[in-house]
Amino acid sequence: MKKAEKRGRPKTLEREHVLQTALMQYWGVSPTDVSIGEICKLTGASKPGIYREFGSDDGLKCAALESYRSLALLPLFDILKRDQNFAAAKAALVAFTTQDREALGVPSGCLFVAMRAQRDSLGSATGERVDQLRDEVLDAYMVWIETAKSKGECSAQIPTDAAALYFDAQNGGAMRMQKEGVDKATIATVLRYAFKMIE
Amino acid sequence: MKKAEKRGRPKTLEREHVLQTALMQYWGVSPTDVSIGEICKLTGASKPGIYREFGSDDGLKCAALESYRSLALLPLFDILKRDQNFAAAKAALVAFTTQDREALGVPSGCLFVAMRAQRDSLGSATGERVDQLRDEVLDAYMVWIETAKSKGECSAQIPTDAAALYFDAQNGGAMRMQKEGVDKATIATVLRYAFKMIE
DNA sequence: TTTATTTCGTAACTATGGGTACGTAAGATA
DNA sequence: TATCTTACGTACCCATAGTTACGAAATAAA
Repeated sequence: MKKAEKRGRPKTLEREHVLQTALMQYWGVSPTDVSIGEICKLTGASKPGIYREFGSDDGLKCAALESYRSLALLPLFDILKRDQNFAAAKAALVAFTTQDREALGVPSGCLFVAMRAQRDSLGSATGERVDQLRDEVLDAYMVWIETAKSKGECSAQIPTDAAALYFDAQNGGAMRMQKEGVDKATIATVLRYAFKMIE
Repeated sequence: MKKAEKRGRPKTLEREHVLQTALMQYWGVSPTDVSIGEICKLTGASKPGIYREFGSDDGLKCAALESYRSLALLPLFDILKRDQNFAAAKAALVAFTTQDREALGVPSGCLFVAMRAQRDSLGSATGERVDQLRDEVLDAYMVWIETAKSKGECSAQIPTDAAALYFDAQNGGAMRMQKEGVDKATIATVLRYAFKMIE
């Protein structure tokens, strides 16, 4: 399974470990308040090692964001694409958003929401990826809503783009509440009322 | 009108000018990405001058937040306290939130929302003031909603605290959209749908 | 065993930012 | 004029953060 042994000194830097640590720190603390040095302390990696692997601070943040996409955004897309009625999908969204983070061993809040809030303080690569992901998320909502409209499960009154922004905003609001310490049950209540609107 | 002339060298630091400049920078750029040095360059004030006047970075941010409260939060409270029916108040909220910022010569987005998003990167004084203002805002919404409920203009179904969080979240979402460049009309549409929910 | 190759990590460099020591200027009072 | 008081601003301190120069170490090929 291992790659054919190459010449030169073997690599010892644990890329996955560094990446996961960075992700959790950016997520749990803030993407702009965690330094490379901090990641080094936490992982035992050396600074040049991290630079060799990720190129720059921007590169590491970008890689972490990519991990976050797989971990937290793909499951969201999955809910939206699943073949189920509008109400069921909305319930699934509420359940997904209000999962017990502590039990899952994952920080509260949302790294993507945090990065969007600090978009201008990020490096160019990360910043542009954030923009792409924003489009991807809004597109996913739009496809979902269009489908619901065509099935007659959702009023065609509201413009699809506005509805997508609306759902995105509710999710962002929920993530902020979570960070501010509002309890799960209350967040779920708010979300259920919010989602009841469009039907 | 002037104070009796005091002993010592007269003060030349223009407190209001510095404060307004700081406010606009924190608001338009980001409260954590504007340095004291930057404020100095923009105002011509010296660093020690600013420290003498505001005590610290935290002190200046806190003072700027206080200005922001007068400028942007009091008008919000005013809408909520005004003697008008629920629907009219909601319309006023939409109008207030989607004002033409450019025409008003004021940055887009909301300093208070930005500070809440970066709560942990702020100094202790500013951080605590942010918490207080959050409570103040939620209280204002709650009083407003309770009043509407008692007049029968709003369903008593939804818990008042959840409804307050809901309105606060809608406002936050609108501010974020504004920062991300969503056009006024679309934001207004989203808000109107969001506010239609509770009635 | 020597050489070529690749990675390692210490110890720097540079820039920035919060904060201040201190000598000086400017006015009131004596 | 001499003195007291208050504010001024240059030049600095110190910590942190992103980034890299460079010599040593480890392995495969010659």
